[in-house]
Amino acid sequence: MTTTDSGAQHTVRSRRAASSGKDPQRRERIARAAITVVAERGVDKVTHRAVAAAAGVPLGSTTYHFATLDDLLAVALEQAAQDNVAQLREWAKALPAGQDLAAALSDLVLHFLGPERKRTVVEHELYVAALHRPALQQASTEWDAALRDLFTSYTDPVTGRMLSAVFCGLLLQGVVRDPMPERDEIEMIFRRALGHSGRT
Amino acid sequence: MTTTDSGAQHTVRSRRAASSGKDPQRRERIARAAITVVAERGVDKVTHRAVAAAAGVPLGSTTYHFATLDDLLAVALEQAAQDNVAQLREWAKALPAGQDLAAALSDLVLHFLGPERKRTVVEHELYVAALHRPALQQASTEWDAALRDLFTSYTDPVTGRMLSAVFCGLLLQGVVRDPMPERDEIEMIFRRALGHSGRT
DNA sequence: ACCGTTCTTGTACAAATGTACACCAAGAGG
DNA sequence: CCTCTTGGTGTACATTTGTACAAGAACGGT
Repeated sequence: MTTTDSGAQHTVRSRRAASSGKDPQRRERIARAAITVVAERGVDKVTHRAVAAAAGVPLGSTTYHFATLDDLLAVALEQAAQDNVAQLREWAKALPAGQDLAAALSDLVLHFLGPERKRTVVEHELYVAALHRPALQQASTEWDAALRDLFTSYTDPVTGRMLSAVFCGLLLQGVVRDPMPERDEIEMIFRRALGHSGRT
Repeated sequence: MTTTDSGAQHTVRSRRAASSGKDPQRRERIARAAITVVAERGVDKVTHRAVAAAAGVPLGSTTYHFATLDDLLAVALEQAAQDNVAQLREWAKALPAGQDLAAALSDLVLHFLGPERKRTVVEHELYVAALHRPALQQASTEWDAALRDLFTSYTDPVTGRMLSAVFCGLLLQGVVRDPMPERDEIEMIFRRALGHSGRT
């Protein structure tokens, strides 16, 4: 009765890879479990035990694959950042050439505040967690570098930076607010930022 | 030797109010100490003991004035938010009537990223901490409501919201980046957001 | 002077947590 | 078949943490 979690995990784990002693996906699965813990309970609730429970692995598994907790956090959040950037690049690739930029950006914001809200929450927790954890600063820097490059490639350097700031601000304000902001409001803001016409 | 901190605190505390048993500023001093702990070590390092050490009071004092840790965090961060809003209002009051808005906003951003960087860090830690702590959401909401009102009062509703998003985004990106952004870069961004002229 | 109220403090204790470590399991090489 | 290496697991233990609590100190009212 000392480790109450281990028992339940055993049941979950026995679903897959119960017979083989090797599981190359273990490490990644644990990292992803850490991300979900951040999304659901916050970055300060990321403990070896919480992550192990979320991943369906015993406690010893997390300490085996990640020497220290900071390693786990760094790898997990770096992965989250990469996922997010990849998602942004996909969005950019799927964007039609002559598309109304303000409308497209509004879609993107609503996408990140709605279906992908959890991922957005994780990204922002990572962002401020990096303020006091040097190991995470690189991932944060890479994130808004990717953001700037993306927006710059559709306009110009100054406008790109401006748009990334607007985007970042809208996301930050949007995740905290209870009701999601209206689509019209977002779009008007982007149109105003782009100079009343909304087209470049 | 059980509570190593208590001894040292005694020395610090005896500087002031050592004779009187009542100290009406105690509560506020503890709350402010919590803010400095957030600024210097992050919101997840806010413990009764860390705050007590920072405030120069014994451990029992923090548990007396704040029943639970969430109370302490809520009061402290609410106070930080109020300070920040008050600072914004002061800035607005001191702003000359016909001032170049883009230049003034750039000054404000640089002020928050430079001399007031710690306060900015605290504000953002509060902001994302509210994502998983309902007790803090009110303070966060009030913060960007004040921000919107402030900027709206100098322009119009849509532009005000847009500016608050830009402001928020620039601050967030600015606190994480190692070197502070250049003044020219900030100002150009604001001018571009305000429609190339930078004047309203 | 006495008492009750409020403030203050030192200490205690259970729960949670990071991490170490001693055992299993399975396959490779002989 | 034996063994050695590597992956995996359960448990133990010291530390940190939140919180409770008993005892003391100052002050106001009577």
